[in-house]
Amino acid sequence: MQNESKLSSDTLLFLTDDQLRNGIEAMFFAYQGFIADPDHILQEFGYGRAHHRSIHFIERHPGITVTELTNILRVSKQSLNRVLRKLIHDNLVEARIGASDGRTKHLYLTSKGTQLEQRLSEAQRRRMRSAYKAAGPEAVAGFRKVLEQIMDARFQKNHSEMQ
Amino acid sequence: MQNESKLSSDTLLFLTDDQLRNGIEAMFFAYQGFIADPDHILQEFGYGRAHHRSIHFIERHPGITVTELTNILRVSKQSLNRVLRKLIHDNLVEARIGASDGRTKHLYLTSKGTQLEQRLSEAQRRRMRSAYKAAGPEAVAGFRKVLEQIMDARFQKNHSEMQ
DNA sequence: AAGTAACGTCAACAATGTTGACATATTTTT
DNA sequence: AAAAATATGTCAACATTGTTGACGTTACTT
Repeated sequence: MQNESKLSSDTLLFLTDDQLRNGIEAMFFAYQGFIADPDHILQEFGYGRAHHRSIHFIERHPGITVTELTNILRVSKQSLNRVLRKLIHDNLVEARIGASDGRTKHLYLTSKGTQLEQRLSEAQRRRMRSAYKAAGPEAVAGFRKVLEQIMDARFQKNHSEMQ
Repeated sequence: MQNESKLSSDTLLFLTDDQLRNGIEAMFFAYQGFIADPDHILQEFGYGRAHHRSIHFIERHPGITVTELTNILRVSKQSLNRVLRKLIHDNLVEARIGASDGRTKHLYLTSKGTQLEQRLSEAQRRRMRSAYKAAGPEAVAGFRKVLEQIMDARFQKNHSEMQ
């Protein structure tokens, strides 16, 4: 009985408003750290986070169209257009007009774009790798599990198929 | 021997570049979801994320000074000033001049500010609560553990003492 | 008391979000 | 096949939120 009460208390403990608020803050600070390293690199080149996001997802989905990319990033096509224009102008991204649909453009990283992507990704991976190592495999499994739940359902699992 | 190899493989598996990239993407999508609900509420009132962040931390640290808040949010005092000016004008925040140091201003939520904070926090907590429930207590422990590692060291633990 | 530093404000500008108007290509309807 | 409707992407104008520089006020140092 005492055991049961203890168990119930434990399983509910992390659902108090204060614990939830701590989790919210942890998420905020972790995200700050998560973007800090790429931000420094981007500054060197005169790019911002928006450029990083585009570069990241073009690397992950070569040939992705502009509209598909706006659906992933949740920004307007006009906002994305401004970012892509610069990346294309600087020869980090190549846009090929769709063969079957002439309205669309398919996006690819150039070798120069791949190079920057590698550098940004490596910085971000280094921090994640170090965090994972310090926290241990079980913590990482839990981390991923909770992240999957926090994101909107249509992005859960199979990130490669999201749209 | 085989066991050892298996173990080694398991503990290293989550450190492959591809696994790390998946973690990075999960973090990105989770953060998207994390801010989605408050964003909708804020829009109703004509506020943005910057206002939410200020309101959140003023609630957590009543009497916090402007400079302290810039250190938490990692933005310039000028940027924060613009946001605070509106919150003060709209009577969500009260700024009291420091008793011992007349240069500083100490920030407090008004009842109107507390009301909005509650609404924003409740929306965000609802999502976290639901994610925590679905993932389970052990996953939550791991989640928090990894988040602590990702954030910059000076924000780790004791979020109430950060500066 | 004088000089230096810290805190906060105002102005100007940059990055990135929004919506509206539009040209072009595709698809649907007739 | 022609006309209408829809989808894609671009340009322009504007809002939010980041930056730096200049400055007034208050506090601290010497």
